[in-house]
Amino acid sequence: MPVSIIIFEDNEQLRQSLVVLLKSSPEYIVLGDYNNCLEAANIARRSKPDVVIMDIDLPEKSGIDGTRIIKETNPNTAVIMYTMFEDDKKIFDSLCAGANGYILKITTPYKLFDAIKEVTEGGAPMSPSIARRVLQSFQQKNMQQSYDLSKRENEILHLLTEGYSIKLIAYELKIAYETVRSHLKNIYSKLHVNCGKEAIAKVLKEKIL
Amino acid sequence: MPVSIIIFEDNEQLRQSLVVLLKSSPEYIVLGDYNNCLEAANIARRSKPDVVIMDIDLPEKSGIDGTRIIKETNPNTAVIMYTMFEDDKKIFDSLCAGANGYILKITTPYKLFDAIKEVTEGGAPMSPSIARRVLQSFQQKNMQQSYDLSKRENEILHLLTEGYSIKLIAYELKIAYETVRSHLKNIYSKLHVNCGKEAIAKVLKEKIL
DNA sequence: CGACTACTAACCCTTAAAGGGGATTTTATC
DNA sequence: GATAAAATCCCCTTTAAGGGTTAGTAGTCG
Repeated sequence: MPVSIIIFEDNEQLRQSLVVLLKSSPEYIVLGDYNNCLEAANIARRSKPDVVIMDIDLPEKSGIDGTRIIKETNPNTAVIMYTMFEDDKKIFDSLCAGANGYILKITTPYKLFDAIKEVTEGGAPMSPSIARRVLQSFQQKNMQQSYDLSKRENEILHLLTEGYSIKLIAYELKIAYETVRSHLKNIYSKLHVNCGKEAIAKVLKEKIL
Repeated sequence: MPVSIIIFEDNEQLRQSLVVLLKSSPEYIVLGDYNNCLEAANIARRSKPDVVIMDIDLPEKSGIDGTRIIKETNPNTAVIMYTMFEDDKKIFDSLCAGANGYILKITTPYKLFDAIKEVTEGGAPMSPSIARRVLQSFQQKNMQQSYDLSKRENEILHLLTEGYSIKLIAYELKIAYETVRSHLKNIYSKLHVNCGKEAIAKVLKEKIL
């Protein structure tokens, strides 16, 4: 059964080259090609493509917004970002929007064919430099040190992020309630926050990504 | 220039098969093979391999610990996890420990060869089902649904995780303080938590992983 | 030794948040 | 048009938390 594909790409030549290339193989059926994704919702609803190839830098509405719309309308459609950009924000916004793959245009179009194959098998095709960046986002957990917290402060902050109340922290560490409060005051001051909720939010947000 | 490789795998037959396979190609040099990673630090320091193939379920010290040690000792060594496990915790612990790839043993050993090639090019080879899970960790629209929060409740919970106080949330949404409190009561009840700090901790922890 | 930091602890006062009620209005949905 | 769900608002009471301040002890370092 051939793979049905829709292309969103505002560069006319590139888009038509892709269409011709894909049509030359019986494995693919191109259901449509567009130079913007203003109608992405309707297109996805009507065509239900297996795969969408999506440029990011589109006029009016970005390919990232388009991706979000398509995945909301039709979660089973796999979206492959196909773009020149490799800055972190575009990568992570795309993936958060639900993209299933991220291929750079500097690679040959044949890599795009591999990506289509991989994505239909449930994979997540990514250009090597993109995949490396994605992995790196799992590996940054060095923030505690940069705020120069003492051992005890780290301990208390950790319990705080587990949802412990001050009273519970005191009990857990076998120190007085007021001592915990003293530490918390110092922690808040070092983290430049004003309360425990902000501290928790800051720590958990910076730990991962 | 051939790729130098070290293997950690406690299944004798599998390990020796891999050694034989890799030695049959001039592209690879096997610097060593071990059935545990107790000496991982020394091995990495002495051999400085380009690539390590790492099983997870090793006796004494897990392959995840081994990966952490190797990456600390020798960050330029690429570590490929080669394992039967595909549960989320092992995947994410491995990646956080610094693994550069994650290949399932159910795939043929030839996929492992592709992975070695890809990882030496700076990529992040992953079996399709693993790559899909990694992507999912960026997406997380399951929380909102699974706890069945209303639109307003989601909005308020989001502001709460930004560190906003109840008063600020009320001001931001142009509704009364008591209204925000009503929503928060419902949110706490739905999330099975007792206060805002726990709610923030729960939301931010579950969003990623 | 004195200066410094981390850890500990306590005090007062104020504000924020939670827990428990109840009530009204809006908005979908059938 | 009835019903249910969501959103809105208000009361009172208790508890948790934050801000400010002070202070003793232990260990480190020049």
